[in-house]
Amino acid sequence: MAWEIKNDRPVYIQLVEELEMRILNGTYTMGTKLLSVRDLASEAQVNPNTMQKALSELEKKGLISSRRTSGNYITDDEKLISDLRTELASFEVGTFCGKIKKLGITKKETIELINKEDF
Amino acid sequence: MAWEIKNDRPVYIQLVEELEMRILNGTYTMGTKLLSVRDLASEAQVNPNTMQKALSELEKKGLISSRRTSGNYITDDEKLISDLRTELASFEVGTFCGKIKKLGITKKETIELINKEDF
DNA sequence: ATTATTGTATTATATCAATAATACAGTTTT
DNA sequence: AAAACTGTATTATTGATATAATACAATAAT
Repeated sequence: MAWEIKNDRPVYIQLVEELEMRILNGTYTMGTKLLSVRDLASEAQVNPNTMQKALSELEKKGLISSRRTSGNYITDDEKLISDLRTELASFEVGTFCGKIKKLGITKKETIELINKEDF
Repeated sequence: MAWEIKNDRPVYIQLVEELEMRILNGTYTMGTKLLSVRDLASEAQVNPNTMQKALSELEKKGLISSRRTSGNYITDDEKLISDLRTELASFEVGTFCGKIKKLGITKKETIELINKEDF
């Protein structure tokens, strides 16, 4: 699995975003156990402390729950995941449209550009 | 003019982005003189050194040219502005579509969401 | 029972970013 | 001529982030 960490923003923030994305899009299955902090850190080529910080953030959001000596587990709260996915999508659409609008590009042009994209 | 500086990313980067946006969308007119470093800093409620750093970045991109004792001037290179505007739009579309696709949202859904937006 | 693995906490160091407070030389402005 | 304003440079301090190197108690695995 690709961990594309750049150095333009705090690493732990990027880890939170990537982990959240994987939970919301189903890459990580609901209710299952996550790799250990150390293994995740190794996989992402990041310091364990930094990965730990990211996991703490995810626990605050309720997306994972940690059991001290067993591991971190993905939430099985289907509605939470669904809601957060919708919320994130809305946020991205809003942010994107705000920038595009500010650039003076019309809605029509925007949709044409998106139609050229591959997905 | 609104300067919405958050603390989630380096301030000088956000200043570069805002200034570039204003040049590309015509808020700042080609060939005209900018406010002084100190006045811009005051307007954005930012330290002059931070604003200066942002202006240096803009000069590297060729969007402004500084005349030592007179002030900073917006470029009058129409093609440069037009090209950078197109480039930025493409970048934003690509970034946005990448995230949306990764979230598992279809192109059709995406366009429906955009059509609900106001612009 | 012993060993390995778990999340978690602590301490230290290094770097980047932001701000503050000046300073200076060269125009403009008055 | 004097004063104000220009970009630019310097030095110092503070805070956030990243990494490193351990450590520990509790549990799981052997």
